[in-house]
Amino acid sequence: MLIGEYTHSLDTKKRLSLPKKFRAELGKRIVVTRGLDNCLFMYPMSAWKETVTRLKELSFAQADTRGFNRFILSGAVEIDIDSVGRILVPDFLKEFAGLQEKVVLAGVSDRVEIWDEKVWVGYKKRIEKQADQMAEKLGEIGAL
Amino acid sequence: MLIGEYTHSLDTKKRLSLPKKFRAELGKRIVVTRGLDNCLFMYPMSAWKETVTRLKELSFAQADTRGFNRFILSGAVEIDIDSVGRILVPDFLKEFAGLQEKVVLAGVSDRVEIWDEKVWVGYKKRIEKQADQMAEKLGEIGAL
DNA sequence: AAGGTAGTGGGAAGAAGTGGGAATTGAGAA
DNA sequence: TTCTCAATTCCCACTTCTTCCCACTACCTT
Repeated sequence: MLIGEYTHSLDTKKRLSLPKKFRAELGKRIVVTRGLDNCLFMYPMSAWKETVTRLKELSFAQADTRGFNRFILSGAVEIDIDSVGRILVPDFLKEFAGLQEKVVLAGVSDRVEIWDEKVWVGYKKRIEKQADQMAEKLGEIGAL
Repeated sequence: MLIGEYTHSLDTKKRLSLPKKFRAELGKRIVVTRGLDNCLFMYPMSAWKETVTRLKELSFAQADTRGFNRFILSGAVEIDIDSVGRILVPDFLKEFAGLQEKVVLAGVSDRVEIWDEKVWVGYKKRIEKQADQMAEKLGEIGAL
């Protein structure tokens, strides 16, 4: 179970340390891809393979499916974790997520999300404002 | 699994380096053909044969299918990879895809797509704007 | 306080990508 | 046929980026 939030730094060589707590579950080799809301998704190989299997079931003739496949697949990279637990973030992913020096790694159950710190802080603020209202709603439906 | 995005340059002799990460899977000899959305498709020989098989299975009688087959098959060329991992792009394919100096190679599972960089950037922008619909699709296939 | 560990940084060797010249091939003209 | 010119192929060399390795610092634990 990947949970918790860690702030690490992306060095000048585009290397990013993974939190020790994530390493066991992620394994020796991971997949990073474009995510939603301007962040990156990081999967253990096993979770990634399941995603690809499902993608292949989609038709290749339809334009929106082609775009979808391109978005996910061309945006994905298999990355080895180095001897001290770091990955190398490819340029196009770094750019996509707008990563600066400070980067947030957030565990979200079966994947880890990679955010630029400033983007993350802004996003969290927006979410937290909605949290109270959300809690009320959840309370109303008896979920809490 | 061919995935990831790489920007290389097409030199004055129309030579194009293939990313190191693709070479093992592509083998010594590949097939390049006209693709969809103004790019070229590049297949390892094995994947190409499968693609041809699938095309043959499409209804033979329909005029639009015949046209599609001609489009794909007549534009196909077998190309050897040279000693340093480059291919030679034939004029008619270069022209078809509007390739300038900067070229993007995008892995999409079983094939590599070859795009002119500017066209790719434009296409990607359009696709990324549709991220919300993407999210729904991701949900449908259980990727999220 | 000392030892260990996680995260960070940098130097050096090697590899990948790129460019250009030389050799070879092929077509066309004399 | 033979010569010439152009185009393709092969090979070598340069440059930049990546990768590997080692070292440092800060923090946590004992």
